Amino acid sequence: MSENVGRWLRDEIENSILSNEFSPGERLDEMVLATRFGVSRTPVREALMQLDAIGLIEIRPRRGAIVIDPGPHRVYEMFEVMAELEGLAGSLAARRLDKASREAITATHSRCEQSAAAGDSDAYYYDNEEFHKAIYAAGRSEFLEEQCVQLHRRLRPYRRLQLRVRNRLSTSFSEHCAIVDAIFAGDGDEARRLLRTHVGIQGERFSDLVASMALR
Amino acid sequence: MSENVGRWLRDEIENSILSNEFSPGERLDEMVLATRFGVSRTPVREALMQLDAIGLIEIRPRRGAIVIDPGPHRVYEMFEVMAELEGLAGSLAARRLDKASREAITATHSRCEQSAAAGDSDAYYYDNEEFHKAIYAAGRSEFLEEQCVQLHRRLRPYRRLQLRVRNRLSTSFSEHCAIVDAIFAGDGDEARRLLRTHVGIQGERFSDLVASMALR
DNA sequence: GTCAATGATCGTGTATACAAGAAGTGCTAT
DNA sequence: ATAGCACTTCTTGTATACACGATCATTGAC
Repeated sequence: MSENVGRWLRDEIENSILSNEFSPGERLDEMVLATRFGVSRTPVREALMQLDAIGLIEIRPRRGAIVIDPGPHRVYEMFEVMAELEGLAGSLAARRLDKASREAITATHSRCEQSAAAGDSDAYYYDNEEFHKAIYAAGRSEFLEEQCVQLHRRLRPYRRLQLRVRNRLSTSFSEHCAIVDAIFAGDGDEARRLLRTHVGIQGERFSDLVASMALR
Repeated sequence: MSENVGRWLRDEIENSILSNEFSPGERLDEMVLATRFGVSRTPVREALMQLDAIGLIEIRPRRGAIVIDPGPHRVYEMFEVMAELEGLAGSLAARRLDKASREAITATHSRCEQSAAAGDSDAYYYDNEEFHKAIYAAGRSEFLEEQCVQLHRRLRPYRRLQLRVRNRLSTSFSEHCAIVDAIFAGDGDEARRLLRTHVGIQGERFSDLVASMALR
């Protein structure tokens, strides 16, 4: 809890939304949140305004804030953009790889290997996130990294669901291997192509997504 | 001025920043803004929180808000991402083109032709924006379109500066022609490639950008 | 003369009060 | 009994008040 209550609340509420504690469509009552966090309405409102600006909630004038429900189609579109950005990050990473980034990628990659081998989808979920973040960082573009991290956050719940589908764990890891090879070989185009297909949703995986979203 | 003062102020201040009325690094005093717009500090603060969330300003606790100065390198990174997103939009547009989008692209494209022929860089600046927006819309991905429009807004001042450089006007328009051809031919990969190089900044154009940014 | 410390002033952060609009409920009339 | 209208209540939107922290200036000491 930083010295800034408004920002703290923003993160707190954002996490609650992304972890599905507040379901899409749910109404966020300012007073309820204020008493729940033991503060007044002012910082709560500031947090809500920020979440509205980011696009996580929608504030309708005089009618309160509701959690936005992206819906399957929009989630698909978000993955499409994510795939493109990750592709760019990968291609930059291949071109600009330095020792530190190489080690970070190697470390997170081997952690993925362990959790994939153990079949621990929750552990893999976390390690996978660190792996992707290592690639964002290796691209050496602060702005791109920020965009990737932000979008990754918003897609987090869906990525999690996806990992539970079929034998996605081992498939995912073998794709990681190819991606690492391409980046370490300095093959930017190949890294871009592999990351795009790794992150993107194509063919039957879209119906998997819709199905897993319906489960909630 | 919608019924919501906070949102109105956000747009107002955002425009002031993007049109360089508030210079990067400048401090935004809440009370000054409040009296200037004839409201109290509350909606001003809400507007500032939102601009902070978007990334246009930075609010340092107890030290006020300052307009963020991206700096040449970060602007370059933003163009890099913009190029990637526009490339995706173009490739989707080529695949999903329908009659209405085709007409919108044709219309904005011919307006660009006129202002380019007239050598009117201000007119071309506006027509160019509409042309690019027509492509975003033709991609039929709401999320991508929003991301493109938002990033385009933030890069607007720099795009404008770029048009003043050398004979960029005619070069830009001839690139537009090739892009339109590729999209209308349904060649997504070519449209993507062309848009990426059209929007991106490579080689000597980076030094042009830095030089034009220093002019301000 | 310069540097540091302390106090004053200004601006931000949070709370609370007040106003205005929207939604829900109850009553009446058909 | 149902539909429409009015009233009440609840929630949001804006203003204002108060407190705490940061910055700046002034004074004193080395």
